[in-house]
Amino acid sequence: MKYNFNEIEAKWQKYWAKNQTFKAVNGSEKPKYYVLDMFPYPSGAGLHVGHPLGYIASDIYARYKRHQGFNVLHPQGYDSFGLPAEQYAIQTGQHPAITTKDNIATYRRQLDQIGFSFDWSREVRTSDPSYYKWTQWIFIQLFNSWYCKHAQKAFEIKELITYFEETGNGNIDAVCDDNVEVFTAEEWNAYSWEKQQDILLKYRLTYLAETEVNWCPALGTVLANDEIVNGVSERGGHAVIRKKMTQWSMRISAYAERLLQGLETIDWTDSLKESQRNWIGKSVGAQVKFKVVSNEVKEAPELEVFTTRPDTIFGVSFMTLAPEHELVQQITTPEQKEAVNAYILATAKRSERDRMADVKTISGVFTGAYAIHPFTQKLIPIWIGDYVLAGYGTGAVMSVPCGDERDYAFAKHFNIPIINIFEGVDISEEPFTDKQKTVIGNSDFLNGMNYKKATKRAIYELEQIEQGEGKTNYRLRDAVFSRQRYWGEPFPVYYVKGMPQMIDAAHLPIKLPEVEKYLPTETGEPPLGNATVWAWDTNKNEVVSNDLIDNETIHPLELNTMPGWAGSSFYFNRYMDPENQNDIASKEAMDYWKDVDLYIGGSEHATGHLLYARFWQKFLFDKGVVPVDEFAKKLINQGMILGTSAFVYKINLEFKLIYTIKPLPETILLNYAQPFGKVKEQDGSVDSNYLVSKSIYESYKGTNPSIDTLTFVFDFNKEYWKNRIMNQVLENVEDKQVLNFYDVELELNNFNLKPIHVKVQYVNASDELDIEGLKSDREFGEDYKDAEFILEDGVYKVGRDVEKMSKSKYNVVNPDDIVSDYGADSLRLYEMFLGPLEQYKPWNTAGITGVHNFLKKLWKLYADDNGLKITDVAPTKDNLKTLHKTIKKVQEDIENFSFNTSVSTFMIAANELTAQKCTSKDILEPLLVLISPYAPHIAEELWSQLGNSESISTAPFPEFDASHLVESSKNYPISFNGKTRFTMELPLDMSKDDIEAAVLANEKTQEQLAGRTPKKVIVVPGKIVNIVG
RNA sequence: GCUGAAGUGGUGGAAUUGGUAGACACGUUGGACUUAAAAUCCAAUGUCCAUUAGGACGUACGGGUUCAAGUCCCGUCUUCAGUACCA
Repeated sequence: MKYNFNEIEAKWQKYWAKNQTFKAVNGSEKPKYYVLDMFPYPSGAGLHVGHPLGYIASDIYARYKRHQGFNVLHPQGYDSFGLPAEQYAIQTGQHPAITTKDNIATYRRQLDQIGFSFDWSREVRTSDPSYYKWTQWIFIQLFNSWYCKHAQKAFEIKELITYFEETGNGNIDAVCDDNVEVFTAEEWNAYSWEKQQDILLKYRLTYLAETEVNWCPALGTVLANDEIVNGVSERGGHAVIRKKMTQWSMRISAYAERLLQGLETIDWTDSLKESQRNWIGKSVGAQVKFKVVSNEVKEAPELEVFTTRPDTIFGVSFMTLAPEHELVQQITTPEQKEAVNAYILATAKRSERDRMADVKTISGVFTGAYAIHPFTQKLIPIWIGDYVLAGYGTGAVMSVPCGDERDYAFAKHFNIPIINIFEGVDISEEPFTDKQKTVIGNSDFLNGMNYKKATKRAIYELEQIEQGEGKTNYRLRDAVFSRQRYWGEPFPVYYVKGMPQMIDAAHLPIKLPEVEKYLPTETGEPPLGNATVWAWDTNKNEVVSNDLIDNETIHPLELNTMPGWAGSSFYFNRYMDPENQNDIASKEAMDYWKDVDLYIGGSEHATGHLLYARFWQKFLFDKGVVPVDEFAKKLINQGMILGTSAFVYKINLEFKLIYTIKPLPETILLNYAQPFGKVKEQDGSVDSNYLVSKSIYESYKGTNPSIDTLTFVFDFNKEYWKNRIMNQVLENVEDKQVLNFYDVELELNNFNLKPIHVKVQYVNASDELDIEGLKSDREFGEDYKDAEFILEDGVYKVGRDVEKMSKSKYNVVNPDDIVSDYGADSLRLYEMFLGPLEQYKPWNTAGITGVHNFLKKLWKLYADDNGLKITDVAPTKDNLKTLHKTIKKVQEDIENFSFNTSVSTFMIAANELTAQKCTSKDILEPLLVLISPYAPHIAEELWSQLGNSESISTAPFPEFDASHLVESSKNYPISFNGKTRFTMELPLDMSKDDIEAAVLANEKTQEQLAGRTPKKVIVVPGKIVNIVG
């Protein structure tokens, strides 16, 4: 009986599919456990070995939990709306739905052959109307909701309307736009319908607003902040400009505080939580109003600033406004007007990127105006400076140079006085920014107070004189929710008199219309503008032809679509009950599954998907749709698998031909106006077609060898090259006869070795290149057919380097190849064996023989050429010790997500049991359950060979019995001054004194001491003996 | 700059609360089997010195705590990731 992995794996994959082995049951008696992977975008390239890493880890965990008796939900699906399919559609005209369907089929085939225990009956696809019906439904709920700051919760917009009708908006504590006017109930009721709708938009949790967006002309769409990297689009690297557009936005800022607080309740990685905290960017402080004195304005305006240090209010020596601040034009004095305008112009010209890159240059201009200090009544000069950002806080700062780095630098640069308000601190060289050690002085009623007390008091005093109040600011901005794309969820929105209206949820889904072209229209509208059947009939409640639009009963539909993160923000809830027609999932299903127990995915989603999904979850929780307000208890980021690229090294030669010319006939003399005997140089550059092996590359790289040493590198024929280059020169001369070379010398002008990527498939475990394989490659064979490979020790060694896996680097390894050569179990084990899950690590196919050999060895423990070798013989002490040692370690490892070390543990177990010649069923049967989560196919096969008729997947995990690991003696390391010199076998129950006596009596101890008397003997029973002296 | 993670043989990586550094693999070398190759099995494999016995040095670098430090403390350097004047 041989280990025929291909046969076994196909057999069990078929068995699992047929028997629905991994189907999760809603409402089982068993405790639930929900293991989720971030679902993939099905790209056209298919999977490479890096993609399944997280899926293998989560699969091991899911299978382990089944052995532990849990009812495990482990679903998979596709985030199938997205740009690549649309771009492909633009290029080829093929409908993205078809591309997507094909890609999904490839993904499914690839995933299936790795043997995942997914419950495929629950698969979701975000681009499926039966799924995006719910994305649209949630959008409608958001539109119909507002957020009450007081209750910290979302409520129905109807309640808000009632409130407006009865009391106006004067006392409402709601999250809304900054520019909402105050109105009474009478005023509200008198407003036109349009006006009311317009006001309500300022309160809705998703709203339409003119926003400055990141417009990418090349992609024809708006990008979210996190879709821009270094000022260019993340996808494609195109330029991005700021542009005003009417867009749907999500009022995520309403949830800023809860998103921040919620982080305390979830077990996510610290680095991820930290990124979210930074992104939310909470700062607590005060909003302070300063009166402005200005000759230019009759009624003195007020300048509002936000500060986190109200305790330092007596240290204010100037104010700084962002150049874009609206007060700037009002308050600037005529004398300063010119300078101020010049400065504003200069900063406006500087691009966003310049401003970011150039942080050190201090610039600013005095406006000529002054503000009045609320307590001292002293005049404070008002400056403008581009270190103050218009978009944060109020766009204005009270500058306290003694306590802030930038204010200090600004004050020093412009010679503005610096007031010291800290007791016992020297600020002549640098500001004092340590809040904790702060003792305020020189500050009237704040004197002697620490940061905390002074802050509280300052806010209190400001409130008394009505010139300020405590305030918390967040950096988190509302999220733009419109995309000018075809392949995304359509909005369930039509427009009446320019005002957005929601389609009744009963008529969902609103399906994507067919279009001829997937590009924006000629008038610059999004691709849906190409649709001819894209109007809403409010009588029939269906989508009808645009020709029928009468703006009475038939209205135009929204042309934007939703962004990529819409569909992924609640999918984890849909898996709980994916077929449900009436709800995202039934209440029973949600109450049973509640939340994700373990979520595995990449850290690149830290501030995108993972923040938006938390936001929607909290909203749905407020609406009573979901039972918990955090969707994932624990989250692990898997690292990336990198490729190990392979290089060959091509010699590039640049020759210099030095020749002396005889006198030439007159016609030519014009061209070669050189006297007889003059040396002329002619360069010749040659692509050599010689490829050198790695060590030759290393010894010649960067050197400048002479032409004669080249012969040592390879079979270099100087005469041949000389002639070749001379012919090259001659080709440039019209009449060949007239040229007579008198003396010619060839020299090497430049020599370099160029590394070239080659396909990693042609490299073996010893980094040797399969030259014949490369030459017969379908894609690149031509390039190398005539190449001369210069070997070292009879072989060609390639250079290696770790890089991101990518097609262009020819280091992509396809799991299909690995599965057919070594099997899915080997692939699964090897991906885990590579190293810790969260770490970035290189893939090197050569190493897979290690785990593959282990599986073969494991198989041999159970079966040989004569069939099964298992017996009912009682296990030996050693057998039991090996088994229980393994149980303990593997269980600990799985629970700590340390999958790499358990693979080692299995190897050790197999090595030991082989050495022990173990055939005992009592040992080998439980061992299979231990291995089953990692290598499920071989485990199922041997399990059934042992006579089990049920799948191994729900067999109970073996119980650890510590009694088998109890030892009677220990091989003590005996060290002298901390250095281990020898070991000694001693009973574990021996007393400290007896151990000391036994060790000192040993002749080796005496040898080591060489007559010296030990000063001290440290005995740690069961661990070590250390002799000092 | 700030935040977070990391730095151990030729390579991937092990090492519980400080207690025999380098488990387990890959690679390399030698050997067995074979006409040969593959496969398989056995042995060696951190560096240096030494014929051996043995010794010295070794976890990025420099200090420190300790009987004992990869592990704890202080400082420095490097790499990767995130972030960008947030008042």
